[in-house]
Amino acid sequence: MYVVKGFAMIEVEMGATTPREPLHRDRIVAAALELADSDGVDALSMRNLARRLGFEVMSLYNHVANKDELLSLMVDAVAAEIDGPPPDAAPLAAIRAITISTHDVLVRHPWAPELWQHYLPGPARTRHMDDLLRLFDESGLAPALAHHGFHAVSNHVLGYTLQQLGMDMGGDDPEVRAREYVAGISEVDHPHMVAHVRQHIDGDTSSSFELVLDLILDGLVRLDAGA
Amino acid sequence: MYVVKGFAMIEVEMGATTPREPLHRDRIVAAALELADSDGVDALSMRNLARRLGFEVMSLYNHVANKDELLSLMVDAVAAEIDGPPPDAAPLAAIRAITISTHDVLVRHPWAPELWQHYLPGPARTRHMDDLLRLFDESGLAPALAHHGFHAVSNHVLGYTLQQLGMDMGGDDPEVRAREYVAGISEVDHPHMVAHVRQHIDGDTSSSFELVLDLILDGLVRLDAGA
DNA sequence: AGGGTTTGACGTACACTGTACATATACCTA
DNA sequence: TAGGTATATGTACAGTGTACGTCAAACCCT
Repeated sequence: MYVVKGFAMIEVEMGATTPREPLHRDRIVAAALELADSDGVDALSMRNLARRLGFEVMSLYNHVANKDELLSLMVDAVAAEIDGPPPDAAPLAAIRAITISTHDVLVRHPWAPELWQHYLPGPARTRHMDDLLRLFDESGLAPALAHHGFHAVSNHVLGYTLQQLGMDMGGDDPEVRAREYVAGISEVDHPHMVAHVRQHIDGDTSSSFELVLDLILDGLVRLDAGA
Repeated sequence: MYVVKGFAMIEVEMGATTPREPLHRDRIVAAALELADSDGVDALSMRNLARRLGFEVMSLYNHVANKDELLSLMVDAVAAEIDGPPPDAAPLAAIRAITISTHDVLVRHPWAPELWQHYLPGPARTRHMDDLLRLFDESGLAPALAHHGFHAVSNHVLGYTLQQLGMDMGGDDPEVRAREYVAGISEVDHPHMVAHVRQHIDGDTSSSFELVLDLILDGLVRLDAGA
């Protein structure tokens, strides 16, 4: 199969030619997502991406201003995967659901949390944030508390996911990394650290994501009631 | 001033030569910190760093395995700036103080939060984490709650700081960026988002860092008491 | 139908990155 | 004095993002 230059044809079967699917923004972003998901964001170079799509590098620049814009579009594509608020749920319950979905999505795209704050929100993330803010407004919390609550919840998702994924980053098995780490530090100097990592390795402490989320949400209501 | 090749001399004043300070790990890391603080972590290239130090690129590699190790050392140097626990404070108060100090330090080095989770903790960060874990152990909270509390607090610092610095990232004035962003979205589609950003621009909502921190800490003791 | 304009793909080229490798010199020890 | 070790330097290479110019195809308007 070869490419007729300048005409975007590929030869198929016995000489018959069909126009190959043209390059478009969405296809580029989708391919970039796949590549980042499977090989890591470090493996996402413009050349790499172009090769995977079957085009030359500079062709990408007809649809994307530069790599930064591409990354920004990728982040928004991830944001688009987040569930909207469940139709008939109380505001705080909806916030809870949205937040858990956000966490799920971010874990599916482990490269995304690092870039989450790096770019201005695109349409999908703007939509998502607006939903969340609306729910806080409708929650009955005092306006200032709603404002802080929005940040508290946002911080929690981002911070927790980054922390959770940080261990996976090295490429190796996270448990192996944890063991190597704990083997490299002195148990007499840092007994609590060693014990804590051992707990993680043994897996006898479940995920604290939802627990802390509820801690924050309950704390907000309680603060509001006390005021 | 010129460099006598292979002899590490610099000419000063009238031909007198003094041996220039030799290159050492700590000097390299310190210079890298300065460079990243002033010009951003993107401007930190090995060539750039070497030039600033007055050496050639490859000389750095006699003291640092590769750029990744350098970045990891930089993160730990930042961790070393965090205050230890105040000598005679109750555990939870000490946790509060440490956490606020962590936030201060991270803000001083805006490039650091992005790398915070990227590398295994070095000695300073290990020390810091061990302190924090010890304080949670001594806090009287149930072990499982202490475990979760440690993560909740860690997530909060990281998430909040990232969020706070995200706006500054673009290099431009964050207020200008915020205005541009809000000008680019539809107020009828996203009224809550627009209102929220306006609140930030007008600065009439104070930092929620300590508020949410207390929310978490208070929530932990309350959960513990209820159990 | 024909000519002008616009579009998208391609190729070349450049500055810059991290770093492997070889060399050269200084210092220390036997 | 000889030899090994540590450090600084120089050269070189593969890979990066992307500016710029070329060119054929597609579209549009007479």
